[in-house]
Amino acid sequence: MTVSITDVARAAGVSASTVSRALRGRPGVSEEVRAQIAAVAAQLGYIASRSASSLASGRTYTIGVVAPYIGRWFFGTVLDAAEQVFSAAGYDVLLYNLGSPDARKRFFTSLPVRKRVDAVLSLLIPDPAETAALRSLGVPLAGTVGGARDGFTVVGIDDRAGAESAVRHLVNLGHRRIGMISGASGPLQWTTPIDRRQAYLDVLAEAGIEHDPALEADGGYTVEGGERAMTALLATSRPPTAVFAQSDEMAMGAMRALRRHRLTVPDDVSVVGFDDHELAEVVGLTTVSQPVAGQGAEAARLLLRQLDEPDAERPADKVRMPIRLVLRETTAPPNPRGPQ
Amino acid sequence: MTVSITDVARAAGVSASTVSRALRGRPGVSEEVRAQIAAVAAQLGYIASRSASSLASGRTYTIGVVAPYIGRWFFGTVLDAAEQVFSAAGYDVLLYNLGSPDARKRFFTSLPVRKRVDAVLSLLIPDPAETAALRSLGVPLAGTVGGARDGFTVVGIDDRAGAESAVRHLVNLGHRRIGMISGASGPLQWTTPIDRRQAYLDVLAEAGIEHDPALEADGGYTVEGGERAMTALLATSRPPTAVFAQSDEMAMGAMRALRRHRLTVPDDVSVVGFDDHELAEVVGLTTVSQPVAGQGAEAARLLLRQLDEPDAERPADKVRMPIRLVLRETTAPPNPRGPQ
DNA sequence: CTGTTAGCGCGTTCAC
DNA sequence: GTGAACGCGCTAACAG
Repeated sequence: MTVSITDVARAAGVSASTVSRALRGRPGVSEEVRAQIAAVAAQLGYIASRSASSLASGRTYTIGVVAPYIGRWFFGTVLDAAEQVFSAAGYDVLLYNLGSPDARKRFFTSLPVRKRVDAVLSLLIPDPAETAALRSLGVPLAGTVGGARDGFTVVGIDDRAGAESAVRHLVNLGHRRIGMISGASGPLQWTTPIDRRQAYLDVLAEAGIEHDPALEADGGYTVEGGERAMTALLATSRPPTAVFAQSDEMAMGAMRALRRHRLTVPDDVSVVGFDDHELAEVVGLTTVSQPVAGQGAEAARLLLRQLDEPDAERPADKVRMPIRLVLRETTAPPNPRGPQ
Repeated sequence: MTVSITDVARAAGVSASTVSRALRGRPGVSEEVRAQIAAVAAQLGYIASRSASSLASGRTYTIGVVAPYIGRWFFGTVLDAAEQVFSAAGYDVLLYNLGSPDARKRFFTSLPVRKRVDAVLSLLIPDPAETAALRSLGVPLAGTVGGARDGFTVVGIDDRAGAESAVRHLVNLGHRRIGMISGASGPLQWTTPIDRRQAYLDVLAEAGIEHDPALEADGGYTVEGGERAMTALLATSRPPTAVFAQSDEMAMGAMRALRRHRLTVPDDVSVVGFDDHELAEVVGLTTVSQPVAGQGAEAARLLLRQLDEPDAERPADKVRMPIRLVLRETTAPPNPRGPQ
């Protein structure tokens, strides 16, 4: 039924080893035999079985991609870009969607990628224990989003600089009561929310603004979370006149909450996001732009390079992509009549 | 270095086949031996090689998922849901992102999933030739989005009914010049845009409104495309007072174009979308809601069922999920002073 | 219940 | 330049 290498060998009147050599472009086969074998193989519709070939050679031509929340714009976009790079290079992608703690645990305990992939790309840098598990696979590792990790090539941005530019923008407009919507309580342990928060604290301090813990709320990196967080901030005794949301999705949730409270953006409250979501321009959101697809593609390329040149020195542990503040319509000086 | 089944067998003082049986929960192993083997395997950190196991058994415990544009909200969400179902059932997912014609061609000519997957889920029903290629794999097939295909279990919605409810809503509000932004020119051949367009034509006819081809524009299912399409519609001699966009992303693009033209939604122009994108509520978009994650999960479940009960009759060729019109703030009666 | 014997389909030595 | 033999790690069929 399914045609194997011996079928091709028989049909071409050669041995299986010659077919193997010919089809993979290895030396030691005369050009005419090679051409003839290629023709026969094409005609028979022969395709080498990956299982058999990786069992024999140890190479799988498959990359394991570990991603949290593929459905979110950010990770979906990173994944899309990375997959394109991999498949263009002839690699297949084994996808592991590790959003829930359950799925995460299942993955890291059974490690289904073992002996199945040539390398692993993690779209969110895993915690130390998980990192160790991945390292035990003995394959090249790369990642996006998060701090540096031993054994990992990570592509990211300068989160502190990005967040600083956002908060500083609000300070420069004259805001003094600046709230922050963060994603601190996520199930995952990563440095991004920490770095962005530190930048927020630093800029406030540098501007001589006293930090008010009541002005911080958790939005869990979702639209709904952002909405809840903003609602909570508005319920405080002295609501902020401006808000820095650690992601555009949370910023959009905040905008929804504000609208529901009949507050106008930016007249009553200014909002800055982070990411430059594809719909940020639609809602006129001022935000910190970062190359999202670019990070996925770059991480994929760096991983492939390690595969191609195993002896070459590992790329720098941490590659930084450029960011920039994009001014749109959700930020303005504070309203002299006050937020209410 | 890497521990194999014989290592476990030796350490446990049994044969390799017993280890295999024990670890996979097959009958014919005493409970105490099974427990002892499990302990030894765990202690050694043994995990069966998928390549070897699928080579020997023919089963791969892997599902091939073919998706266009993973980065888009719709497909990302469908993929996310499907992956969760698969991985919860112990299956891995091989992802093929077939957005570009190039990637598509590469995939369907070399068919890298051959001998590598137990089943295939296509998030967008492929064209007839591609369908035939998939059928040649000889594995169960399922899909979302698109018309019925022989050999395919497809989960979808009633596109005509959905589009009809959207356009009829505009008609009922009193609109007579109703534009449509479609996604006709995509590289893919699928029935969705055709069905939605037909519904648009039907409702116009039923309302006694003459169809004006100048009121149709292509938005390619993207935000930018929607913006361009709306801009084109506004440039016509008699612009529409309402627009039906075949996707929320195009609707949001249209809203951006309107805002740039200093036109107000819905006072100057009403807009209806399709999908109920996660951000539709943020921008107050009236739209046709469909269970996006639900379709992915359902298609995945139907596929798994075929795998579990190969002899059972195939599920209905076409499963229809419910839809409903969600009224928000982008639609209103036409402005008596006219659109300009 | 358990061990032995054969492959699964291919890549990789070796010989020639 | 080409073929024969072996092994990758595992599962399945057959003995016992």
